[in-house]
Amino acid sequence: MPETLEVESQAAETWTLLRTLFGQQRRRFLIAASDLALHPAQAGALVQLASPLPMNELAARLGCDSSNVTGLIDRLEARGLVTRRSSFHDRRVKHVVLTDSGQQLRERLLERVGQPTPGFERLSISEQRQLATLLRRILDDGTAAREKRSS
Amino acid sequence: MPETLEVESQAAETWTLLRTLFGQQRRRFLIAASDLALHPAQAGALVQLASPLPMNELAARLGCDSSNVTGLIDRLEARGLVTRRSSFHDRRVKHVVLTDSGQQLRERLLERVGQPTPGFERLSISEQRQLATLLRRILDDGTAAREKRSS
DNA sequence: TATTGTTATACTCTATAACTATA
DNA sequence: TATAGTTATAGAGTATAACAATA
Repeated sequence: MPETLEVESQAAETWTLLRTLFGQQRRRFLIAASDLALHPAQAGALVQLASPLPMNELAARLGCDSSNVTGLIDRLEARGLVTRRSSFHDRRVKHVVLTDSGQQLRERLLERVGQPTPGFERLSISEQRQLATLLRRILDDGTAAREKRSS
Repeated sequence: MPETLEVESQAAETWTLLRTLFGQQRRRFLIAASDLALHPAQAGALVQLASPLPMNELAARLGCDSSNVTGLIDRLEARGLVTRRSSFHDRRVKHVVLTDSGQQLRERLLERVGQPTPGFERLSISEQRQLATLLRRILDDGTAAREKRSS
């Protein structure tokens, strides 16, 4: 088998396995959100709010238009889960902040989706380390390379 | 550090990396769907329809109620992307089948989300194989173990 | 002028419950 | 009696375009 073909088929196979895991995790997420009376988008917003975020940034992370975030946050605010806080530096910007109640709900959500998927425990510590190393290589945003180029 | 703590923190770290990759892939998916004028749920349905599926099964895979799938498929059908085909064996069951047009759109979608995420190519073939092996251990549904127990 | 967030609009998604047809 | 799919309903998500306030 020519090397380029081998590269492609191995990549395809591995990526399919990852996508299977994605799908499994997505279903876990939807069930957890439903159990906590959250719509998927609301649950997604809660997950992102580890620290306060501008509406802007939240929209980017959720992959949707910022006009949606207005209504999304309106409803979370009506339920007492978040508040809006205007920025001192730029009065156009509003930061979304979790309330205590929102913090608690976020933790309950993360207890479920933040925990490794069932099956993960079959990996030994050294296998988990191996996996982490591989994932970091995929996720590496190339900061070092950019720094090198700009110098 | 006690071993149980070490296991937990290594697992937490590795799982966080996987979740980062999930989030990245989710955003890729949403952008691809939007570019093809598909709502996320419609795109999700198309991805599942590698082969015809009962409405039932589709709802399970999408993690939503089957009443939603009725409307979802109605709209895809109105756009000529799928058809309903009654089952011979059980006349209650309807299979959702892609039309040629639906097949083509599905392929365009998979060209984008079915391809490995940017950064994946940084792994060598042997690293990709390593990753595949680790993922298979996580995903293994324990068929062998069950067969062993039932014997 | 450009950017942040909001509003208005139209359409789609989502869960629940009640319903029909079939098993 | 149970199951597959549909319908009705109410509330939420989504993109687009137009708008106000601020930079």
